[in-house]
Parts: sequence; C-alpha cells; structure tokens
Amino acid sequence: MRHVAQRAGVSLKTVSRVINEEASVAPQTAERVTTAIAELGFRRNDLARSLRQGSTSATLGLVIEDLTNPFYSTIAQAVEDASRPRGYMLITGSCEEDGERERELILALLRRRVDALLLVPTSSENDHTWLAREVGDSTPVVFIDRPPDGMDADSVLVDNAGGARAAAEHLLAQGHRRIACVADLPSLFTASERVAGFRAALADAGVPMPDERLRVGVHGTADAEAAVTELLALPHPPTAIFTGNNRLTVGAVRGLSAHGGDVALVGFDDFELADQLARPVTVIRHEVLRIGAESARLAFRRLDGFDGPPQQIVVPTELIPRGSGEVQPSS
Amino acid sequence: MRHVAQRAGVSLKTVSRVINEEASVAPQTAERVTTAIAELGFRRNDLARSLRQGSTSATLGLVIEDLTNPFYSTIAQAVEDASRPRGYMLITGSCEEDGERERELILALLRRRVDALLLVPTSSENDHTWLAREVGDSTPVVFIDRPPDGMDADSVLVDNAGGARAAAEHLLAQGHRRIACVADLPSLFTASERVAGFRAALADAGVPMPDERLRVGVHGTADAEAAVTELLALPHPPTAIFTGNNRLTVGAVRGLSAHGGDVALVGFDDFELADQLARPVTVIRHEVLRIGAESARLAFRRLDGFDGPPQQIVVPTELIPRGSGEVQPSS
DNA sequence: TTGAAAGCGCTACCAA
DNA sequence: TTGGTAGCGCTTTCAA
Repeated sequence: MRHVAQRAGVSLKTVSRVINEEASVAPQTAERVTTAIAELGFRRNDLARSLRQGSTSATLGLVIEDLTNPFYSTIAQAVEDASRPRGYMLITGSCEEDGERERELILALLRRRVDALLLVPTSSENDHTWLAREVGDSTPVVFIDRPPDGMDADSVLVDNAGGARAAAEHLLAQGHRRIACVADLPSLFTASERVAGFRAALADAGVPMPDERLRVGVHGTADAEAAVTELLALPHPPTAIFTGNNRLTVGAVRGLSAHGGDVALVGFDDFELADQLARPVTVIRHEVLRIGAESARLAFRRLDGFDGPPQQIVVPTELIPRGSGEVQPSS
Repeated sequence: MRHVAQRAGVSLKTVSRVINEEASVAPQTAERVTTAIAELGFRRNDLARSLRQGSTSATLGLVIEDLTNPFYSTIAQAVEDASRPRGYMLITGSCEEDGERERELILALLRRRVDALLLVPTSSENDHTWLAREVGDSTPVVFIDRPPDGMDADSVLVDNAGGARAAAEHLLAQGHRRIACVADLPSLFTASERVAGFRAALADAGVPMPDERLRVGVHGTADAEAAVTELLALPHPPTAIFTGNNRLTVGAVRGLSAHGGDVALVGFDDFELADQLARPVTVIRHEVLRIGAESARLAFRRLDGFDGPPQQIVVPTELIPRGSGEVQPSS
C-alpha cells in the first residue's frame, strides 16, 4: 500500500480511502490511485485490516463431526450460503467425536478471531463450561443439533422426541407390537431424545419394549448391521425396527437385505436414494439446510448487536412413507 | 499480552517466548507468566502473529463447486485431515459453477493471505491466466479434478478416459452393441474426457455410436432422468447406458426404475448404497479421499520450498461389478 | 479533500 | 536469561 501511495503521489490514507470506497476523494486522485493499484497488482491485506479494526475478521468458525457425513456437509453449505452475502467466509473443522480435538479446534478458531462460533458439540464431552469462560460474551456461540451444556447460548435442534414418537405411532398403526429400536450412544443427546420419544409412544399404547429389543450404543453402519442381524435371530424377532439416525438406517438396510425377510423399517433422517432402494425406506425427514440456515441467522443476529436471552429453535420433522414402514406384521 | 506482561512483571518479549514455548526462559519466570495468562484468560491473536510473521497465516483456501455433493465434501475432508497435523486450518468456499463467484472467492482468500489455494476450477471459465498474474509465484495453487488452463500449476486428476474406456469395454464384453452415453456439459473437462474415452473404446470395437445415443450437456439428476427416459423411447433404444458422473447415475437410476426394463447401466464415480439399490449399480470407482490427500500433499510440498516443475497426478479407476453392468442385451 | 501520526497485537532483531 | 525497539499493513483520529 505504501508503494501504491508513492507511485500515485498521495498519502497512505488516501489509498485506503480509495480501496474502501469512502466518499470524499477527488475523482482525479482516485483515478491515479486506481491506476497505481492495477500497475502494482496490489491487494489489500485483510489480516492487517482485521487486526486494526479490532474484533471483526469477517470469518465464521464451524466445528462439526465429519464432513463426509451428508448431514454435516449440508449444514456447512447452508452456513456458507448465509455468510456469502454478508462478506463472511467460513473456516470449517471436523472433530470426529473427539472432545480433545474439538477443544483444540475451537481454541484455534478463537485465536484466529472468528466473529462467531457454530458448533456441533461432541457427544463425548458435553460440558462446555470452559467455553463459556473462554469466550465470555465476546464471541457469539451457536450450538447445532445438540443443546448447550454448561453455558448459555443460542441453539438449533431437531424435534427428536416428536419425530421418534411419530415413527413409533406409524408402526403401531400398522399393527406392529414387537418393535425394536436401534440407537446410537446414549451420551449423544439426539440418540437419547429419540429413544425417549420412541419409548414414550410405545408406553402410551401399552406396548412393551423389552431390553432385548432395545439396542442402544450402536455406532456406525457396520455396528448397526450387526445389531439388526442379532435382532432377527432372537427367539421372538421384532416385526418392525426403528433406527435412530441416517448411519444406522444404512446399516439396517444392509442387515435386512441380507436377511431377506419382511421386517418393517422406519429411519430417522432422510437420505439420498432412500426411495430407490430394493425396499424404499420410510423415514423421519427434517430440513437439514434449514438447521444450518437458522444457525447462521442466530449468529448474525448476535453480530448485529442483539443481546437478548439465548434462543432455542426446534426444526420440525415429517414422516415420509416409502414402503418399508408400511409393511404389516408377519406373525 | 501487555496486560499479561504487566501482571507477571516481565517484558512483552518474555511473554511471547513463553507462549511460543521458546527455550531460554527461566522456569520461575515461565511459571509467573503462565499464571498471569490463566488469570487473565489471555489468548494469542493469530491474526497479529500472521501479520508480523509475514506471509504465513497457517491457512489453506479450498474452492469447490458445492459441499452437498459427496465428491467435494470428501475432498474437503481429506484436505482438512492433511492440514491438521501441520497446524493448518481450512477455509472453504463453494462457487457453484459460477465463474464470477469463483473469482471473488479466490480474491477473498488471497486477501486473507491463505498460504496455498486448492481449486476445483469452474467449468464455465477455464482460463486462469488472471490467476497466474494474481498469485505470481507467491501462493502455490493446486488444481483438482480439472487441469490448469492459462497457468502452470500442480494438479490432481482422475483417469477419466481410462475409466470410461473400461466401462465401455465391460459393456461390450456382455455383448451390448446399442450403447448410450449420458454426459455432462462438454465444457467440463471431466465430461469431455470421459466421453472421448468411451467413444474411443466403441470405435476400437467397431461399434457405432450414433448421435441419438450420445447425450451430452446433461446436468444434474433431474436432467439425467429425463435424458434416460428419452433414450428408452427411441425406436431402437439402447440396451446399455453409461453415465458420466455420480449425479447423472442417480438420475439414470430413477429413469430406469420408472421404466422397469432390463437396460444395463455403468456409472462413473461410486456412491453410497449403490450396492443396495433395487438394481445394484456397477460403477467406475476411484479414491476420492486420495484426490484430496494428494492435492494437500502437493500444496505442502510447495510450502516446504519445493520449486520444481508442475506435477500432474492421475488417480486410477477400477470397475466394480454389482449387477446393473452385467445385464445381457435383451434384443 | 487530503495528510501525518499513532497504534491494533504480535514477533524479529539486537543489546544488556 | 531478559528487555527494548522497530515494524508487519492497515485504519483511526485529528489536523490542515
């Protein structure tokens, strides 16, 4: 910038004014500066700009589990879409369910002075009291998919219990009475909420849910496939299965297709090609893009100065019948 | 940091030394500084650090088409995985096939002084002469999935022609002679390469490929579904179809499943659940994670000082038979 | 309309 | 082992 000023024969400040399109620069002067910029291939250093301007770096930090899971990459896309029109960029980090890594990622983002932090907290370490201490109220934090624990913050959740209840009621309505539930680690908020909603619906209908049909702590597709296989081998196998998330549903699809029977299946989370499988899968759908969009909205609202109490947004769910959930009980 | 120095009763420089774990600080002094840091909740400002240190911001910039496409999000994940151990973070931007947006994203990343730029160039504007001017040889650039045009740079490509040729030869081996090809916009490097490889294989076998069976410029799943539907309505419909990428394959699956016939299908790119569809899909697979990993490797090699000529890495492909590609011609 | 000087938070360099 | 000073590239403040 100094070079530009020299070449244009003006002061640093004038160059700054031209770059930032401030008013009150004589057209002639501006012209000279613009020419010098072009000739020198000058490009503003946004790092220095951020430093001088104080807090804002026009950057959002997003911490998720894993970009290869469509659920998270869709959220990332939605947050980015909301950031672009405001001139913000997005730094993304995956912590892959490792609490320590999450912590390091967050600290790295804060050191880079991101303006806000969007966070899918790891299941392993829910307590974010330390984060509250770290950020004080200087950096807005939004919790995604799981509620804040140990601190006050905005959050965007899915209607986990409601969706799971809808799944249960749907299967009950088909006449199923031996219904199994395959869910992720109980430490995972979404998993426990969904199990709770599911069980509540069965209880309301007076339908028992013995332990042998409740498989919690199942993690990943391979594990889910194994769990389903075991369920089918029970003396009184379930006539219907509910799976608690998209990964588990994929595993169940594999397990059921290997088995060849006609066990009903309803899965939480929609996924591409669910309707094109050998047995199209009935799912509990929710708008993932909206989760990301709402998260970004909450963050920007804080950046715009809003200082009200933390808000919690709950994204609704919807049951999409595709066949696998409409199978009648066979025995 | 000044406050920390005051509280610990030492100089700025000493605090800096402690933070950066430089040697030559008396344990006692370090202790006092550490305590002060903890008490004040001090956190280093990496923006200022980067500014002072000159070029490096410990950040990589990644520009892709669209995070919701598993192909790109997998690349992003791989690049991030390679960055973490070196302490680099990743800023990702999606340009969604818009050349102008790509340009703006790249400029924004350069203004933030990313250390290297990893880029899936848009199909619409291949010429990156302007980029060569912008970066000079200060910022390494790696082109992903499509070769550099208008500048010298490292690149990581897939063996497009070879994979497409393998698909064609596989279908020919099943006895197919009326084979259709559904491909993306010809301006897309990968699309034209795959079409070329496919046609070359048919030509080598003396099998004709009339225009009516060559559908280029097909973009997205809906468009692909329509194209397949039209192909099936031809007076002499194809007995086999090759689709040029994962999106087109998904569309073709829908088109074929609505049709109900037994037309063979081979798709370029593997995708989850391809083996669980009503008709498991034979695909040309390649290691997407490796594409991202190699890209990061090339970038870091430049950052480590390597100054040799641009390198081009070609990731191999492999045909995975799953059923849809092994259907015999029906007529 | 333009410029000079100070300073954002940090590290490099040299001196003690 | 420790400290002082200068300066990264920009913007802010105030003065001309």
